[in-house]
Amino acid sequence: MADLMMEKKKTCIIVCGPTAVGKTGIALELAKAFNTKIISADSRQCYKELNIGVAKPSEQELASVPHFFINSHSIFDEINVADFVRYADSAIAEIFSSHDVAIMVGGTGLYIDAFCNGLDNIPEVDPEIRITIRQNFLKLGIAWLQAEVKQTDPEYAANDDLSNPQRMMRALEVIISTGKSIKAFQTAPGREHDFAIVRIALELPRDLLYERINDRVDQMIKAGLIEEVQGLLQFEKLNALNTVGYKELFAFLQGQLSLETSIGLIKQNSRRYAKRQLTWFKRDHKTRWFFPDQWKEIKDYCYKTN
RNA sequence: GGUGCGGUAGCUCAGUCGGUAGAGCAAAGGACUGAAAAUCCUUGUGUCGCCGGUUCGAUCCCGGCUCACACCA
Repeated sequence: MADLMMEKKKTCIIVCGPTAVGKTGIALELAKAFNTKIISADSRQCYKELNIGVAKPSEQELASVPHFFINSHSIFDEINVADFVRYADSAIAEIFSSHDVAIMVGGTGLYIDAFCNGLDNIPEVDPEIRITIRQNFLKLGIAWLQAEVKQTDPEYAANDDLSNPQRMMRALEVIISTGKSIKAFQTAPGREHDFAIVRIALELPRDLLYERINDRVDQMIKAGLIEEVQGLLQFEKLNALNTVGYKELFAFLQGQLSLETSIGLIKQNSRRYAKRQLTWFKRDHKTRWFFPDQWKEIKDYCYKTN
């Protein structure tokens, strides 16, 4: 009994921040400092077929520290937040079976928040329903979706965005599948963990971050991104390939854009992505922000709170 | 040197029959619960090139200057 009471509390250190800010390097340092493993929270690096364009850690880096949710899935799998949470839960249990600290790092805000705070308990939706709704939307357009949502889920229609097809389709599939409005499930019950969570975020002055993003895109092109995308051309329609760096080069390879325009768009879309990430991460007030060159401060903060 | 056409938001341009101006793009801010690198929402003050003239009032009309482009020499 006394031993149990005295047992050191486990800690998950979460490193987030915009793309290209330097998360990978900090996470590797932390993993080495605490002699532990990393769970990636990145909705694209989990796909083994995507490499250069998603800025995966290098082979050497992956070999130096064990990683979860990197190269763990295929673009043919339909990975979503719920899959991530299940995967991360099992990964962290595995890490805590032999370590006191786990590192989670990534730029997918939704995944991180879902892991920390939990998802509402919405029953699984029949894939047939989902496919039918999607096909109808593609055929009949957003007006059909809006009419459908207003009729079947007035509660959603009254409170939520009627311009966002994705969210309307989700609301529709839930009410058709369960008979209840998605609003009825969105109770945000919260989530209890038997470990502590320390959240840190990395930032840089905006112009510097944008410069890094632009430079990294040029490096990706030099490293052979066009060839990588060429090899994936036939899978263009998969959700995993609705990804910055890939969709713009599909357009180039199909003759719709010049290479120069396409690369410019990758840079622009990456910058916009970074801005959305910052908006997301700024929302959590328990997150402590650092510049990526403050390694000493970061380490001290993680040791102190651990 | 001459002629023509221009100079208005970061960029491309519209416009005001004289009452100090607005689109697209860029950009910024925001939302976000099973597609999230996704999807969506909001936001437009700028010596209207410079100097002067006419006018109650000029970004608009007139004169000069200047810059850019085109053509002619």
